[in-house]
Amino acid sequence: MSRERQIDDDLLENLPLPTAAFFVLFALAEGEKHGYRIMQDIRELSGGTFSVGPATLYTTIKKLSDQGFIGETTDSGEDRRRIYALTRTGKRLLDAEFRRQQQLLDLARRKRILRIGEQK
Amino acid sequence: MSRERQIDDDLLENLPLPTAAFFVLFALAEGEKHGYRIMQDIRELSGGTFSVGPATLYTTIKKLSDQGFIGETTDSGEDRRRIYALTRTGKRLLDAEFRRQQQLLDLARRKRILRIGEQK
DNA sequence: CTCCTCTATATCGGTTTATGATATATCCAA
DNA sequence: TTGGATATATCATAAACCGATATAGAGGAG
Repeated sequence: MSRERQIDDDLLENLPLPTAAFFVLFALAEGEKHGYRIMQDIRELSGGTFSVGPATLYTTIKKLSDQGFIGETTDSGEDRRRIYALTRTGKRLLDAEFRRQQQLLDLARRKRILRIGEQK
Repeated sequence: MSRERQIDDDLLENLPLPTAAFFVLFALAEGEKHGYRIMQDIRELSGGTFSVGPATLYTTIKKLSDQGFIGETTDSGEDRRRIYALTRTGKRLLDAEFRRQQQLLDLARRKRILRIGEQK
């Protein structure tokens, strides 16, 4: 349990996630995907209000991959596509980011700054 | 109402907010404050996990001020402090950002990606 | 067959955002 | 009187973001 704590503390240093990184992890949380698909799904996830272009996408993928938060599936093989998936740590990171965001929203409600969604 | 819509559409282009801008607006939503106080309160709001230094703070304040999302209170007078407050538009912007975040969290729950806080 | 669009990955050049360090000055308490 | 907290500000640099462009395969329209 203190080991779990330690890992979470390490993750905490990566929060708040950069927007692009957050969305890439979010998209991959639905299942493994290739880059172009991630790009499309981010547009959909955000309701069309947000999108990443190839420059942001592939540099973000590179970084997340180097950090060990996502990994390329080994079975890619013949295809020109490169399939990515969340690692265990990547899942935890995304979860920590979600919790961080929710805590802030809850705080905003307690402070009466945000007045929507107060139904217990 | 279509006028309200239009204004919201303008605000939408500013989302997602940069992290520092989000926290400055959040801090000011509690009431008018001077820069240094905003800095302290951001640390507190984030539970100590996030903080902005003077460089980020004052450049962010400058930008938000130029954009008309915050304003300097005219009555500052003698003091060396410069007091800032949210403008009407600034309030709306923060609210739009909160709603954007909450919608994503709700979506994550519907997709069973996020499994906390599901109590209706 | 050729052209166009979509898929798919990648990088270049430049802007925006973030940050540690430093500077300046006031205030107060040890 | 010195040292820490308050308070604002900028410099130089790094991280994040993004439009444009490049390359290439795949599929359909004319």
